[in-house]
Amino acid sequence: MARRGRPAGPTGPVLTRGLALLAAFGPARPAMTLSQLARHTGMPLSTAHRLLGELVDWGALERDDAGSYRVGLRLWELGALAPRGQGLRERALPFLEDLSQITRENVQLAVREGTEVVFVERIGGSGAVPVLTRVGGRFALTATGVGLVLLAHAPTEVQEDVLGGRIERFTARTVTDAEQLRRMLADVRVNGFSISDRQVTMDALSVGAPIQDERGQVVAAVSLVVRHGTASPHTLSPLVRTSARAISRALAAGYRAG
Amino acid sequence: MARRGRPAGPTGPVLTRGLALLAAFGPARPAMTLSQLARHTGMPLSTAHRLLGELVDWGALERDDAGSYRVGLRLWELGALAPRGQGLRERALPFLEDLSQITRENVQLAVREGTEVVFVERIGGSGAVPVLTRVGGRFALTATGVGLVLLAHAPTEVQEDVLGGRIERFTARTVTDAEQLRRMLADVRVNGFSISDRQVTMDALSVGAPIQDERGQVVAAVSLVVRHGTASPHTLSPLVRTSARAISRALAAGYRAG
DNA sequence: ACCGGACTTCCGGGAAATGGAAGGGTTTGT
DNA sequence: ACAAACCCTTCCATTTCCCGGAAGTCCGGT
Repeated sequence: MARRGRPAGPTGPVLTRGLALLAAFGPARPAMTLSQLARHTGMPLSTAHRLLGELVDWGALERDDAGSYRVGLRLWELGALAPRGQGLRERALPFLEDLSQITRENVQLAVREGTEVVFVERIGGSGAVPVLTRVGGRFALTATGVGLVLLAHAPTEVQEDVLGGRIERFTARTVTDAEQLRRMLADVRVNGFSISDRQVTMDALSVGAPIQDERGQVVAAVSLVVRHGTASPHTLSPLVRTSARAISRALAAGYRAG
Repeated sequence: MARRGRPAGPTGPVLTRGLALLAAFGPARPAMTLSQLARHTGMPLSTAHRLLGELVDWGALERDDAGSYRVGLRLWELGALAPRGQGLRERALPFLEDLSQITRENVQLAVREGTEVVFVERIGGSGAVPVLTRVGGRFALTATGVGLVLLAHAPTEVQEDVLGGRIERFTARTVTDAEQLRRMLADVRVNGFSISDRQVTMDALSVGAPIQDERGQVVAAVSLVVRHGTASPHTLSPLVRTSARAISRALAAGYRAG
């Protein structure tokens, strides 16, 4: 006998399931087929198919020649309106380019989202140390220069959450002891800059500084990433701090203007 | 007697209604309150409230201090995965910067979405002519340098759709005659570049050239925007064309590599 | 020709979405 | 000081619209 109709059982809010399909995309998986998406979200093929159809009609997703789903231009347009994404990026870019041209090193701009760092911009590239990060990518708060700055100025609740949980190790020098990290964060608050010495890769060192909004809240962080042994953190920190302050001022001016 | 419950009447797919809320955002309205969103989408306050709650929980939207809704970082992260958005942008950026530094003029990068141009990048700024466009913004295909290039290489169906419809006028020199535009598009295909002479504003002129993917399909366009009278289109076109070709090659190389 | 895999369409039952009403908070005007 | 106007949030009885198994289609491989 042909079983038809919904076979009972809670499914969850509809919009949330649609968003779950979008959430399946990431730097590691920028393009996926129907079956891959259904597998990742755990929904039946026909359900995924119908929801994906709606997302494509709207322009959130596009299908390439092979039939795979990719993120659509419409979603990029929306993303460009995010104040902490493109907005921050555009205001800070001239200053980041200055810093990159003066030092000839990698410059990174990042914000905190929950208990992770999200990289908003990364320039410098060619001659400098290769870095693991990617624009739009995420990383642990505990290891990078930008991460330490953002963690040091995060709400206590977030700090406890991060320090209380498992702290990921990347190299032999990654600090994974909660007490030692607590002391480092205190230093960051006192000094106004952070140092991550070979905590992410053994050949790189980064120095970060906080960017504040017009009310003094830390909303982002800049960092310089250099090859280990090239320069001392203490010659880099004034440059990074100066740049961070210039960006802070530009943000405040922007708020007043528009 | 207290009327309770859904009062009947077709409403439309749920996911679509959620997306309609996102669609209300745009360059002109980057932040909106609950009531504004409800008004724009035509849905009841309580419905908008519930759907917005889901979108905020997921991270698509964020609420600022005033309680207004803004586009969230999560959506920006997703947008960064769009091949025709951030992907194109990042590959092309070095070449655009070269072109901008050599000419000291505005450089624009754009793609076609339906019957409009979407600007993906715009650099040069300081000393150059102020331009109306914005990264992530849209414009008519018929007036700008990039638009003429993209229209000239669009499917016949799209061309007929645009030329058959109402052609928007921006200045006294905007070409709004379909036959004249058809001749201009033929020239663009023959010459390999487009000229928009004071068609958008009376003080600016732009020269555009096509960017092709590895199969020779025109997927984007670059343009130089200069003050009228500063330089002749024919001295600019070799620069723009060379830059466009370099970007085309970089795209093809990128496809082969990753 | 047969098989395995991926994609698309169909449609009846019932879970999940809907939106009027009520309540609380804040600002504006008299 | 009071009221009026506005905005936001929560509640819940009533259906509507979504769900997903099954069947159909279209590949490329053996």
